[in-house]
Amino acid sequence: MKTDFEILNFFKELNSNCSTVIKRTFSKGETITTYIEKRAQLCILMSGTANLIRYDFNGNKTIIGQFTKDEIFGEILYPTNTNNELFVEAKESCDVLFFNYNNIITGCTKKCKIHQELKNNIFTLIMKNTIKLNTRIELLTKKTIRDKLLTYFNISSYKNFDRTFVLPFSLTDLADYLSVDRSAMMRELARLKNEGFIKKQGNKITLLIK
Amino acid sequence: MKTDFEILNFFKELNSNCSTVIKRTFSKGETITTYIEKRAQLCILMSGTANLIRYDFNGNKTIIGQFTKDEIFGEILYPTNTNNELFVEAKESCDVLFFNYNNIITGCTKKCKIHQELKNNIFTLIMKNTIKLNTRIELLTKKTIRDKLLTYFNISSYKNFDRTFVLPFSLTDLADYLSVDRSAMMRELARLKNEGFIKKQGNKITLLIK
DNA sequence: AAAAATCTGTTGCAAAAGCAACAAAAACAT
DNA sequence: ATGTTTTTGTTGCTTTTGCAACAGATTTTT
Repeated sequence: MKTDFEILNFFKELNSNCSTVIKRTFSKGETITTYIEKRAQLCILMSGTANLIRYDFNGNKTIIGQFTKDEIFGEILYPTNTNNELFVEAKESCDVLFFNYNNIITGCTKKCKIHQELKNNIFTLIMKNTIKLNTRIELLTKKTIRDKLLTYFNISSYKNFDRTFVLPFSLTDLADYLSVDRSAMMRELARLKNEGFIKKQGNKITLLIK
Repeated sequence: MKTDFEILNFFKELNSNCSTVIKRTFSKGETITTYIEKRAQLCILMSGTANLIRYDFNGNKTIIGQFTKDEIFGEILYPTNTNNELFVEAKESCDVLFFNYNNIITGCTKKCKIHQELKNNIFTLIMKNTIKLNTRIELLTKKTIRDKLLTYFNISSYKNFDRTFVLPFSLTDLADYLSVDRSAMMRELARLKNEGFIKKQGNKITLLIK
């Protein structure tokens, strides 16, 4: 499978006379897209970070997903069966590519040479996204906050080849990601620290157990 | 996007002299595949149902995913960062197609005509799988069992075009799917019934509220 | 440099969920 | 048809979690 680096480079150099792509830049707080209309949209985040946000009928805002560089998202990957309104909001300045799924499958009208590669790369990004979703499900299915945290820390240390790692986002974001109450999570973190499972200085965590 | 029916027919007729596919049948209880070795495997379930099962270090068995007809699975879609042993086990008799991801991306050596269509169909199945995973995440991120159940019921009734629907699996399986304690879920179901939110006769549920 | 907004950390209390154990019903197998 | 296994349904008790509220630290904005 291609590396993120190779794929990102492909998209950077993607010639815009290939009819299937639009490039846009968004500044912090702007809405990149919504999942309301159904137009088979696929988006690739070239730089920056963005949140997938749900406003429920009470107007409560919930962060239900986070996207970073190289990641793919868009309403075509999302179920239509909820009546919630979903928005993707730039958390910081973002460069985004927009595609249409049908154009990708059928091939663009100009039959540009790179179209085949485009398809393969999007394929690969969607597979990576699947792995990301399965990882999150693995965490969400753990029954206790402690288990969620320890599993998350294990995965992080595995990825980082080091028992010590820095969280890629704030503790508030981590609570959203694990779908637990932030204060309850902080309490559990304090316990893990007291009981000698972890060391913690700000967002830098060290796992002290296997 | 193609319908499940069209895709299933394509795979049924997939000529086996296309080098990329192997077909096998499994009877109830047999292990279809494991996610231990890394050989870029992708599997399509042609008939039957199967469970994705984890045995943790204590030997506890947990059902972490369920697959039915037309669905795609396989270790290539799953993160490598956990040291758990994962198995896909036939819950009933199953017909399964096995592919290799790299063969699909690069094209088979015989350059058979249907290879392009094969790729598109697998692409589509993976997208459907993404939607399925996002649906489950939506449920798992709900904070209470009541919220999980009501959201699940809403989605089911939406899909079924009817406030009344039959669960596609047992209540025990539903508890696994929502990752909650079965007895706690039963308690909550009883409350929802008493409070007039639902009607329930065995696995047949009717939503009585919006 | 000051003001505003966000994030971190802590705690008491109430609500929710997990666990364990058991009996009855239903499904499956011999 | 009979015995076995799985599923459903219920309940008491304990643990975990969410909620609310607050203070201090840090970051961002003006």
